[in-house]
Amino acid sequence: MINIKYFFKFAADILLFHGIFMKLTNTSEYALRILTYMAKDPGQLYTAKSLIEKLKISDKYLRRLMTTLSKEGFIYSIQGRDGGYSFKKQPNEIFLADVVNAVEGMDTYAGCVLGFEECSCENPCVMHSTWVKVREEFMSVFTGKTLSDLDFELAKRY
Amino acid sequence: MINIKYFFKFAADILLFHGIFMKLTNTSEYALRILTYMAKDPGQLYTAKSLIEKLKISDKYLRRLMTTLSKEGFIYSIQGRDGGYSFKKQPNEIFLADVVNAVEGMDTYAGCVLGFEECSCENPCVMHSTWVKVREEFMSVFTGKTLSDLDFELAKRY
DNA sequence: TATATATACTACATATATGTGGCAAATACT
DNA sequence: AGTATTTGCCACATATATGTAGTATATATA
Ligand code: SF4
Ligand code: SF4
Repeated sequence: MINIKYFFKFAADILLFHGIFMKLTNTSEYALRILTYMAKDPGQLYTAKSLIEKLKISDKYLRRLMTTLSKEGFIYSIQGRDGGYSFKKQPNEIFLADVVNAVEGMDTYAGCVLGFEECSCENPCVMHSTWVKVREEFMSVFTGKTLSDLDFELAKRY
Repeated sequence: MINIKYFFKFAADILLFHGIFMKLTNTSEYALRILTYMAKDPGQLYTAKSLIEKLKISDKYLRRLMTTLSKEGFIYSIQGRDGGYSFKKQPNEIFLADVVNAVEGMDTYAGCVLGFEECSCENPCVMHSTWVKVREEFMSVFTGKTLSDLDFELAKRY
């Protein structure tokens, strides 16, 4: 017999943790979605217009972001008629960490889960021992995976 | 022989991922720091003043947050002289997820890492297969650990 | 050179999170 | 009752992220 009250509590937790914390800023999301989408067919030249239509990202915001990604050296931008964007760095040389680092001010994120600036195993907060494993899993994905390591066969959306 | 350029790149990644993404909002941080600090000695009555001094959190912001935590049923608030806050729910009944859920609008977080609203294994994004494991580790900590499950012996800071 | 089609840039507009000031209300003590 | 101490509330101030408008610049083609 299922206790309805706790079922809903549990369901709410699942919904909550499906997203909470694990969600990047819009800007990082956009950057990753754009670059992973481009990485599916890395040789192509992509116009802002085509990316906007495909990825449903706000026009001017995407364009600004593309300029950032260009200045950061991930892509070329070709101005004028028949212009667009294509990879400068190879997708297998672009780590997920690099992308996020490029579009967000790294200095914004000085601390860990509980916001302390100077953290170490020698000066731990109360969550440290429970948190370390998650943090390392997380780090290994974002520092270890490149744009070309992702599962393009599986993906049904960008 | 160490390649200096890559050493610095690596160091930057470590710094980056020490914080990035894994950092909660200030509000959630505060809530967790306050409640974990109180959970170290759960029977005590804590004044806002003492919490502000100990945890270095902005006066009015902390007070507002305490009212929220009170309304959400985690703590009692006792007004007037000799007033303060103490636990209403037992710390071992308060999951980390509950705290974050209470102080942040859950509706803000509708999606997962790439921001999609309707996600499932049947409709995955390009990161899904690499991301699922991290997400589950993460979920198990926040839905599985209560305030009293944390390592109070180890902790040197709140 | 004129035109169509691109990206680049700057400034402003809006939304949200975070922080602050001032005063009201509650309670214990004298 | 009066005072000191404490929480509660509301409105505004500030910082940051996000989104929008308008214009300038670059390039291929006719
Ligand atoms: S979990 Fe560890 S690294 Fe993160 S804030 Fe706490 S002490 Fe610092
Ligand atoms: S990783 Fe999976 S659950 Fe997360 S956004 Fe991608 S498809 Fe959705």
